[in-house]
Amino acid sequence: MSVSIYDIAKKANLAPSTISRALQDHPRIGAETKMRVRALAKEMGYVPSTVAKSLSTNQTWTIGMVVATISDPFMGRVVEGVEEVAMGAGFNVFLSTSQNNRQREIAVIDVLQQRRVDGIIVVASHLFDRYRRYFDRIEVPIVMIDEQEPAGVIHAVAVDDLRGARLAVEHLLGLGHRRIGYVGVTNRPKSNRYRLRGYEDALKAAGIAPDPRLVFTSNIEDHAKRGEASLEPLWAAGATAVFCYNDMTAIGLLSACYKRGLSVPDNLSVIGFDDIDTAAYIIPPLTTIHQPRLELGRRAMQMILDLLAGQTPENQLISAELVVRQTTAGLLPDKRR
Amino acid sequence: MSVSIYDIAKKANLAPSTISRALQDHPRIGAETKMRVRALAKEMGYVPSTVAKSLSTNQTWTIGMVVATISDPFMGRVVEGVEEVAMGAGFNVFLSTSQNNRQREIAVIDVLQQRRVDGIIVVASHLFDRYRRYFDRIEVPIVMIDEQEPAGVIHAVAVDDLRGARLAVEHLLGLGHRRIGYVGVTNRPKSNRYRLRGYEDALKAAGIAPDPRLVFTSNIEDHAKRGEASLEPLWAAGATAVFCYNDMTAIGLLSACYKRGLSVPDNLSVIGFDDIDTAAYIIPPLTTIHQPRLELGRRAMQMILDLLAGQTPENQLISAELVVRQTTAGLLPDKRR
DNA sequence: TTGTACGCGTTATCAA
DNA sequence: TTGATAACGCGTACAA
Repeated sequence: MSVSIYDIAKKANLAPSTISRALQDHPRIGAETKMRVRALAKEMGYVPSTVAKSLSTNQTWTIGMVVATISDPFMGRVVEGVEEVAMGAGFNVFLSTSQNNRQREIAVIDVLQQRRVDGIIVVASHLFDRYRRYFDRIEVPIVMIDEQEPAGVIHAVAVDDLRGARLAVEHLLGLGHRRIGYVGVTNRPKSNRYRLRGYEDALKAAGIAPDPRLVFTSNIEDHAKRGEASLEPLWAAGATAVFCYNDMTAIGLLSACYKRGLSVPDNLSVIGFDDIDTAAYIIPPLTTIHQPRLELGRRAMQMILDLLAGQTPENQLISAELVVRQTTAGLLPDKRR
Repeated sequence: MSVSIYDIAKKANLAPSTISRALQDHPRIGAETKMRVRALAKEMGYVPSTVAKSLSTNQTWTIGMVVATISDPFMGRVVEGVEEVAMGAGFNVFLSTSQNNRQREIAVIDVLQQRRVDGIIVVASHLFDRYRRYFDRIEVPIVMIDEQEPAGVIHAVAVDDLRGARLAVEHLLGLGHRRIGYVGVTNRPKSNRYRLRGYEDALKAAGIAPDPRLVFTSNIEDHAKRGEASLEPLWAAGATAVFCYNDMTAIGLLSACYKRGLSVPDNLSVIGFDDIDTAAYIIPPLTTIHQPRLELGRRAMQMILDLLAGQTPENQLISAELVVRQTTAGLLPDKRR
């Protein structure tokens, strides 16, 4: 075992509680003993046990974060934002993955409760829709990222997918496109629904009836592969522009265009969603909808902190922004084929 | 507070220790009481406290992982690999970032010790070189990822940077290139040194004297930006091919070529390192050195498990592989300019 | 200012 | 098979 305050107490001929006080910034302690104890502690290689502290104070200074997968370029910065303010506040974060699996998400959240985390942050939960009651029973503060319609005890910070999608499609519309495709995803039902709706809303507002043949949805897990697979059907359906669920999907689509000898944006305009780090470096640079990912993470953690402080923070819906780069251009009808 | 085994004991008219046994798969417990207690526990909404268990057993079923930054596309899969086998073995992982800062890495490792993690995994440590003794004092098992020359009590799993770099440069050499550039990085001193050495070794083996003007190193943090910045000096130095520290750097370089109207690979061959997910989708698809990132994480965590089981696992040096795609091609002297 | 004693929720060692 | 009781390492109310 490692050295405890008891060991120090013995060596210093003091009571354990005195050691405890000396090590904290407790007011009721002599300046001299404080010094002496601290020196002794360092000398003995004392490392305070957060575990014991947690048991006695009923606080773990720990939060749990559950994401579908970490290797999604979208997640990296979100996690980073969380970690940044968590560490700043003296918290550590348990990172776990749900792999887009409901049972696993439940299991993971269960484990976090056993670990007595002080708060939980869930990104793109697969549970919220169907198991709303499940969350009501959980006692620790929960903040969801990507939940646009929180209800009950759930707190959330999200980017406005609906408006973001509208922005994207309106941009395409403004360029003169009328046959605009959408590449969706099934394993992110929530945000996919909103982005699809935003796409449809924008079309309708422009007096265009949505054409089902222009919507490509598949259960291919890999975003890029799905993007690749979408080219043929969409192109066959006469699309002149495509709005993709996210940047990786767009990148896959771009790659398919390249292989097929189609020029972007001359033959086809492509717009993504997320604005991942590589988006600006893709060739040609990707036009996309920017999500403040770092900020998303920061605010979620800040919300946990507020909740812990007894406040009742308001849910936040951050707006996304259009970033025009070079994969979208005006419609040139003659360039098709 | 939540319900404890004491609460259950009271309600069941049993001793707390009996409850404890009933909840575990303890042999010395009646089948009937076991059932009864478990049912009661579920009914009362009992959630076992890992904190208390940890204090009593001196095991936290927790490991700490420290990385420079999570938003590096290289890290994602490594973390995923760790998390995967950790979860499989009933462990949770604390993820923390060092931001390429020595002091912070020390602070982070310190906190992990206070939390009594059962093991620590450090990716690309900035400490190992100078503070070797620091690690000798740490009692929990430590496994380093990316440490090619582990020493002392340090265990490690790494990809062979030296050979990987040689592979890359030999590929370029085989294509007929003689003036090959290298884009390095300062904030990853370790692997950068190995890759640079591999680059030089390959050149020397081919009878080419390394030319300092062909080595571009800068302290620009952002990999892609650094790649972009490298084009002018390298091109001016007459490079016909460039080996980049990693894929993001290569992507930045590609982007700069595109903006400048240079064609890859016709005017310049480019090769990266890592084989990140987007590498295959970049235009043109990036030739690179493949690192088995998921495997790196898995093996590191497995090593921790072995260490915990009292075994003495051997350090592992995994070999990297060349993946030829379309950013490298034979030298065509006339195409320069 | 310092010491005593107890609680936090478990596991583990003895007895019964 | 079950029950009492001591640990685990720390914070803290209360007493000295």
